[in-house]
Amino acid sequence: VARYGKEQKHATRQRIVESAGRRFKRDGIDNSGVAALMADAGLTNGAFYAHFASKDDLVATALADQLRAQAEHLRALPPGNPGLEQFVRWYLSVEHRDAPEDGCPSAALLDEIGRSQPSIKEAFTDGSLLYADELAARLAPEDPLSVRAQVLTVFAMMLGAVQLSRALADRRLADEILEEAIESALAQFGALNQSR
Amino acid sequence: VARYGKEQKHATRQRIVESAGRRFKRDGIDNSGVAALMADAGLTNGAFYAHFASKDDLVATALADQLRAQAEHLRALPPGNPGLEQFVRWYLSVEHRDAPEDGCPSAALLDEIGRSQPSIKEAFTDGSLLYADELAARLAPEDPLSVRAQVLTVFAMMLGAVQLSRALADRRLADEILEEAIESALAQFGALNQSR
DNA sequence: TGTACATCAGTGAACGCGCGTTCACTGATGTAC
DNA sequence: TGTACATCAGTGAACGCGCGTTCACTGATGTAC
Repeated sequence: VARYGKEQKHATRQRIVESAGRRFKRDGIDNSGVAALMADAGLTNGAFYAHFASKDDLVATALADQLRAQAEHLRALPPGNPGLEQFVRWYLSVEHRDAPEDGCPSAALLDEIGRSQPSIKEAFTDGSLLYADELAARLAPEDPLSVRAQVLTVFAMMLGAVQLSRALADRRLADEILEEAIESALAQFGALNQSR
Repeated sequence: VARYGKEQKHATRQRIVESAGRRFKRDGIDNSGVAALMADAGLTNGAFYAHFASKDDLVATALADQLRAQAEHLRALPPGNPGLEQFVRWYLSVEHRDAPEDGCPSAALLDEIGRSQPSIKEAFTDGSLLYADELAARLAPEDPLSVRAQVLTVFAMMLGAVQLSRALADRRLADEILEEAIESALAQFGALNQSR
């Protein structure tokens, strides 16, 4: 409504970024209009361009923010294997599957990101590596880069399992896949851990 | 342009279903408008409703058609392990990653399907089980149902790896994930095969 | 310290555009006689 | 066999609507004097 200091504007921008991240994950990027995104933050559509150059700019920013937050969340878990197991069990939980708006942006939006313009893919790539290297550091603290691709492959399984569990109309089978995926992820991370 | 026999109408419908399947996988469901879908089939938008009740009706039909075709393609591969390995190597190939329009609908559209209405999820579920049971039959011919969830979990890894490989801006890392996923899929299918 | 002014985040209407769907119409066909 | 007619797949314009983006305007603020 008015002009405040720089901190106020930055706080408003961050509010938009965070509520947009939630809506994108719930409804998809294409299904989230600028007017709805701004309404979520208690604003009207016109103010959008005082904060972002375009919708794609917000998409890239929100994606980076979500992945950074998730990497931080991961860093806050207990060190070593217990934290890793806690992460796997949360990621592949029924709760995470049923609340995409609070969950992993990759599980919610990965195929839409794959069809996006380069700037969005780059934001996603940078954020994902932050995230993956946090996992890699728990498995091979002295050389995280050596297990990066393996970690990403196990992560691909986890994300695919969540997507599949969300898309299947058969609830029992959907739950079974999550359980199977927990077992598989723990086994694969365990094997990586052993061979370091 | 005119009235032909019932076969003609069915052929036209099938032409729409197939070209729509390709466009959905390339551009996403939301980004594929009815007018563009009909133009792909050499028709104009108005004729659409002579063949389908709604766009969602076409989405469900195209999804079912794609998954059925993929299951048939799978059935045509050499029996047993060699065919399975061929499938894994095709699915996780650079060619499949770079040509989503010719590839697996799950890898291209899974998170969009997860946000769709029940009728679309049901079509996807039925088609996926057809597909998964074809894989399961190669691993446990006497009791395919016993390995269904495990097969779907390995499949989730494969589909997640393709999506991740499409979304990453780092080409080298994207390729590395595909290779890692081939190794992992073959190992996991091998383990399933051994324990039957 | 009090007043005049420049700033600019936010408003809300409007822009052209493409969406899914409807509809009056066309005209080649298969059918009835 | 030849002619009149009913059928209906396909046409293309139009419907209301929401999209991303632009823009003239507002008004509370921080700043200059």
